[in-house]
Amino acid sequence: MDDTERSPGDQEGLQSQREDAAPTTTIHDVAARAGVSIATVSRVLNDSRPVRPEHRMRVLAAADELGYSANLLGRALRQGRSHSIGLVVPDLENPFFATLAQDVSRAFASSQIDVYVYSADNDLETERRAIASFLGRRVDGLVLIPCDEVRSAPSVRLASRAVVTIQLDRLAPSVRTHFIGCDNRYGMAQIASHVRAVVEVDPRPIVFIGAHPTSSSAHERLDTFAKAFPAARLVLGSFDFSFGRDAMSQLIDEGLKAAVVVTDADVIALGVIAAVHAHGRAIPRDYRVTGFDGVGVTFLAQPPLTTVRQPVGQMTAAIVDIVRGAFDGGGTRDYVVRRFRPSLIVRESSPA
Amino acid sequence: MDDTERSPGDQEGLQSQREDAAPTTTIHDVAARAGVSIATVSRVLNDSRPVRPEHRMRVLAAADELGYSANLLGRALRQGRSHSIGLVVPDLENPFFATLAQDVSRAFASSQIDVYVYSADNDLETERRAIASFLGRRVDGLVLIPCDEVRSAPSVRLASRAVVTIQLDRLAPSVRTHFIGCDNRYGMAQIASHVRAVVEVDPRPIVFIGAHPTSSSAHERLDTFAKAFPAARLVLGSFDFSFGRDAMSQLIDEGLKAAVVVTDADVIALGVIAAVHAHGRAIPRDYRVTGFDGVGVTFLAQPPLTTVRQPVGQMTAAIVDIVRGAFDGGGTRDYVVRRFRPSLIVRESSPA
DNA sequence: CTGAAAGCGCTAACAA
DNA sequence: TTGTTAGCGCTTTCAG
Repeated sequence: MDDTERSPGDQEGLQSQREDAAPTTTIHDVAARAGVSIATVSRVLNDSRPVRPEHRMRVLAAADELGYSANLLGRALRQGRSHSIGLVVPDLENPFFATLAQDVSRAFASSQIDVYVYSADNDLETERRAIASFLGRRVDGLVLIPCDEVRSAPSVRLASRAVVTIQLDRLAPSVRTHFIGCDNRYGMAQIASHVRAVVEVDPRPIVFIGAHPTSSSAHERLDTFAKAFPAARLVLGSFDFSFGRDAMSQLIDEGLKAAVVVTDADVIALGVIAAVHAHGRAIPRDYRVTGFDGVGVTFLAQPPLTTVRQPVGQMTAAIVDIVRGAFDGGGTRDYVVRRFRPSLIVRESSPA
Repeated sequence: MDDTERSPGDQEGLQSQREDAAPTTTIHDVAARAGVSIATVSRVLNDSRPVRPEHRMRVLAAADELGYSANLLGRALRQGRSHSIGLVVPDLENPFFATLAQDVSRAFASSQIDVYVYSADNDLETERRAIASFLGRRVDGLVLIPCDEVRSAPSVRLASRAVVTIQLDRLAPSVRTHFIGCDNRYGMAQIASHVRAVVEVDPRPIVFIGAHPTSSSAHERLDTFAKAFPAARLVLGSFDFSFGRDAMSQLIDEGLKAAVVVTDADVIALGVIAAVHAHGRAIPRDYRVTGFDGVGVTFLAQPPLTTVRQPVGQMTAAIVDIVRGAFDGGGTRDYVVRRFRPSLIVRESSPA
């Protein structure tokens, strides 16, 4: 265990006894108390059918007095739907996914649909389990950010056969589902032309620090970059801060004095920036740095990060539309595939 | 809608038709195919009782061929437990909560318990809904980070009466539940002595930029600070980056030339740092800055942030223990209340 | 407008 | 070791 996390002096204590668990009240209790049948109670509570006003009052009163709240398992089992959707993210520590999760949640807040978030912890088996558990609980829809372009496919396919499934941000292309994401090639092309313009007047080596192309987004971004700059050095790792820091640190140690450092995620860029500062070098004087995503943490960078921003608001709105459509329209429909164009934001980490 | 988010050129398209939804297979289908009763199928799948090996094989084969997976709603309804817990966080964009969510998820990954995360979006009504929906779905436990020290109490109480409930990080003190958090007073006292030592040799005004004391953590931190420095200026807002930036920006505009800026969260400190840089001033030369939490984003700060680190690993382990204990021990037990001591980490944003 | 009753899918008691 | 059956809590026909 990490030594810095030890805290021998933590206060510890036990408080009073647990109150006895309240017996769960069911629709039968309410019915009995109101002097009506359980059917009437159900009708009042869902107002699914007209009920004599007097009965309605009595039911409402009884439910209130007993502190009744419906068992959603019973309801879901009967109805075959759960009024909920599942969102499986690779990782909640990545602020881009955290923001996506927050925004998806918020987008559904006004509807009757609960959004549950499950972190796959960047692990295929955990991802499989997350999807299976959501399906087993009969969610009405699934929004997935697949960990791996290829190896997540079986789980995604399983989902797609059972329920409205939307792949978000990342795509396992072998499975037909809805897809909402960003036009990564366009975004990286924007970065590339920025870089090209920049080295024109101020020549320096170009390096790419990004994630291994095992997710579709990393794949597309890397691909576009490599086509634009075939001679550039590529350093590949994972979508997190410490990879960016370590990779950049090593490049500097190896003697890289100046460069344009292109990354494929803001978190990586933030790591790069930290490494540059740790080595006492300056941005953009010695190293120019660009990010990708433009969400949340971008604002934290010092200096402010040149990046490409994904229109998250539009993306989540599109998701709501699809889910709504699946509920209303219901039947056989076409798959929605939308790639929103991100927009280049030039800031001080790599000025024009 | 934010103009920067428009992307008129986004690609849009519809793909092939949805494959017909596979009919959900039940335990009956498996039983029929294997030529046994549904009870035997259940017993094999849960191995809850010995089953003749030959039958076991046939059941497994049938389940596999049919792609059967159990309906967890039926199981949960029958068993009265769902093998899941709910985690309600105020906000997923706050990296501290996101990290907490990630760590809690990871801590339960090795158990049979699924962790579902619900964002309350810093809204009391959404928080109430999150708790009610988890209870309605009969989660076996609830981990809550209450939005508000006082106004979250009714929802927390509701939870505590139905299910093992653990308040995490923030406490609604009027409700008796388990509590896992950090010793905020101790942590802020650490900061205070650091600040005191610092101004001794290098006198400058002390200001506090932190959240309104509506959550217990903000309350305790502010309280401790205010007792230590009764004359210090207090600027109060919310636990987010933009509040920190705006507050600091205004202080600088008002003419604050130098200061020790104490915050009660790293996210706020990051905002403060951004504002300082935006005004062309330097840290720690002009302004010293301290944070609180020491999780995730701390590393992003430039210069590295002096802060107080919460032992998140220990905290999540304690949560697992409580939940496990509640399942095994079951009956009436005392409440666990633990406040882990955070540890001061002195870095360049306010060196010793 | 209302109640009786069926049944969603599952597990567990009970009987064989 | 196995099958039959009751029933978890709910909604929704179907009769009245």
